[in-house]
Amino acid sequence: MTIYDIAEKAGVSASTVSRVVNNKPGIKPETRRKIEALLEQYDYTPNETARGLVKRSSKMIGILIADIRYAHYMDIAFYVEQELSRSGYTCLILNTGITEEGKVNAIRRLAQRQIDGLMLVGSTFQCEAVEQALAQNFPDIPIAMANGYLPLPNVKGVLVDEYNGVMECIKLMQKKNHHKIAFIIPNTTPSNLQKQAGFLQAVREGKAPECADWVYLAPTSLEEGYRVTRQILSEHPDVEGLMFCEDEAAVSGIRALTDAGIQVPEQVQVIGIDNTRYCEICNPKLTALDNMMLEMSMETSRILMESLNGGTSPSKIMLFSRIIERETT
Amino acid sequence: MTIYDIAEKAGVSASTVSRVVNNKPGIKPETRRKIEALLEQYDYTPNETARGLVKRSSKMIGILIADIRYAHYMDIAFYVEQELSRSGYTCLILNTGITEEGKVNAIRRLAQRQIDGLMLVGSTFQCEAVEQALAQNFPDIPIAMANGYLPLPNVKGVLVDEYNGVMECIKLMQKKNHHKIAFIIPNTTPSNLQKQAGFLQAVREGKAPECADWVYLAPTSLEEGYRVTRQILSEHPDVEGLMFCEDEAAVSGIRALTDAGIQVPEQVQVIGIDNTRYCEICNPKLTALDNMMLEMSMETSRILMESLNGGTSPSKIMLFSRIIERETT
DNA sequence: TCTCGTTTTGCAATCGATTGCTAACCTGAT
DNA sequence: ATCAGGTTAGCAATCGATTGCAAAACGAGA
Repeated sequence: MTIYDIAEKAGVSASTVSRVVNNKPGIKPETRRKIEALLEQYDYTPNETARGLVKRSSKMIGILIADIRYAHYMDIAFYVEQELSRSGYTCLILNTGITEEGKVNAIRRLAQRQIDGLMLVGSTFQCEAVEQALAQNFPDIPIAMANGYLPLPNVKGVLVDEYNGVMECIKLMQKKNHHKIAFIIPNTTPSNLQKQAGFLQAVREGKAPECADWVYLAPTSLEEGYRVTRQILSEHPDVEGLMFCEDEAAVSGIRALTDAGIQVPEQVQVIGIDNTRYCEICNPKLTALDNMMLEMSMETSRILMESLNGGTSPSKIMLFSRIIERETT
Repeated sequence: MTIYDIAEKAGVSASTVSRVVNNKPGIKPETRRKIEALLEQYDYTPNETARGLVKRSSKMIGILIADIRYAHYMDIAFYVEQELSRSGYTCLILNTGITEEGKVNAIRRLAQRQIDGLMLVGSTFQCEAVEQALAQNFPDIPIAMANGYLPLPNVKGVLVDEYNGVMECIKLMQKKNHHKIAFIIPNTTPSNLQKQAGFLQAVREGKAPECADWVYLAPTSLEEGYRVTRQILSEHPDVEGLMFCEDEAAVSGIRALTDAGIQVPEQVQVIGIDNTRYCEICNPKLTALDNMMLEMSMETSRILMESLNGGTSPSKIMLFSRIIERETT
């Protein structure tokens, strides 16, 4: 059912039908009613492809996520999709992987599709290569970044103050007289480097500044969390606290500790970051730094919507994280 | 950069450029090289919207999921997106919610977008309303269902034999002399009703047929899992096994049991379904029925791809689940 | 009844590609 | 030099909408 079919049945031209469909003025009420009846009767829905061609907009939003399986990102994807679809947008979700190549490729693929807006989820997008690719392929459309920022005129970013967040976590452990703390980072995204800086600052100001060297790398996974915890235990049997940059490794870190007969939190405290559902599932329940993913989702989709509607908002929004104390501290 | 811009710079017509872009024959090698150089130089990428209009295909696949946050579905979404994007397809992922209205709406929204194929994830799509909406809006394009099936000529489905899977689970507990078993179902999707049938069958054949009445409803969530477990304990203090239809509730069921001072698995065994990562995180680790989500994802995207390429495959594929024994049985 | 000003409507171009058909161009053979 | 035959390239229509501009229809006042 095209606009022409309807036009023919109504005995008018396609332009008239188009105007009715789009609720434009200047149509005789009677004609409008007649066409509306036909539209209803034949269950007409406009072809968004054709419409997109002339309007140079597609009512589609691209969402780039390194890996949607990471529980944390998934919530953002879900929320954003809900929010945007309410305004008639459809979401193109692409998993880019973590390589720069993957990310740039995804951007190029989206460039073919007249998207109206773009959302980047995760700080891994905060890099030179992505910045260039965006400047080249999307100089005009609104772009919103969740947990990241790039200095381009059309980019807005929502960030969490993880530096201070992690610092507070370390201080929490120190307050309970645990000073020998190891820091476990899954990778060196800008966001994680911020966290590390917070850790270093707190530890240097504390009573066991030698811990500044206790930085370990363990990719996000249960296996790695277990492995790195055992490694830390063997290298520093006197460790009193583990600060993980995400929950998944933290959760199996707890398991590694209890398996080794170590009391949590009496002997070793554990804190994760993200405050995912894993925290409530493990035993003892994991204390975690909540980095405000829900708020971030809301803010990010809000500023994206705002930009899409031509509104203005600050190009950088900072949220503050908070510690959710459970049973591991 | 459009095909016309390139044509002008090359001093040829747009048709010629189009033929080069699409690698069609009948172009003088010299001309082809010249145009290819220009294409490269100006970083031309075809406008998929325009292309979609004339080709009546968009290289887009719709993916309908009730709620992507459910860990289980997320893996499917991830895998399918990966697989399809490799063949140049872009995925439109919509969260439909669980209401029929939401599902039908999502279908109508996709109908505006010339999608080339459709994937439905989850057995909730196996219902009258969806069947009708599909028949009306997508009578032609290939449709693949993960964990579901509808008797339409263009629909293929991949299913898991959950009936026998659950039956085996119950038998596993019975073998260890636990006969008084409660069954917890999050909702009454076709898939869950299958599971329930398996439970009833096993229990009626067993030594405590009165358990056929021990069927409880608890939506997927940690809170509900905890709540329903306490309820079961109070109504049937002699319970010896809990069979959950998914892992999330199961995991907090374990917690409720240990909180109540009950030994798992010595006094009460627990089994979940889905075999998500939660199983490895809780303590003790959860025994679960693996319903082959990865295989299902692979099969579903495989049959969708096959249909897209005009190939044929059986319209119904059955997979067999298997039990992953851990520490709760 | 005629004119003028407003409403309504339609024509035709446009968005960026694809493609059947035709026209122009070569090449070599006569 | 001419012509048949195959190559190569361009014209123009098409996909399904939108929209500026002009034309038609209408209504009211003279």
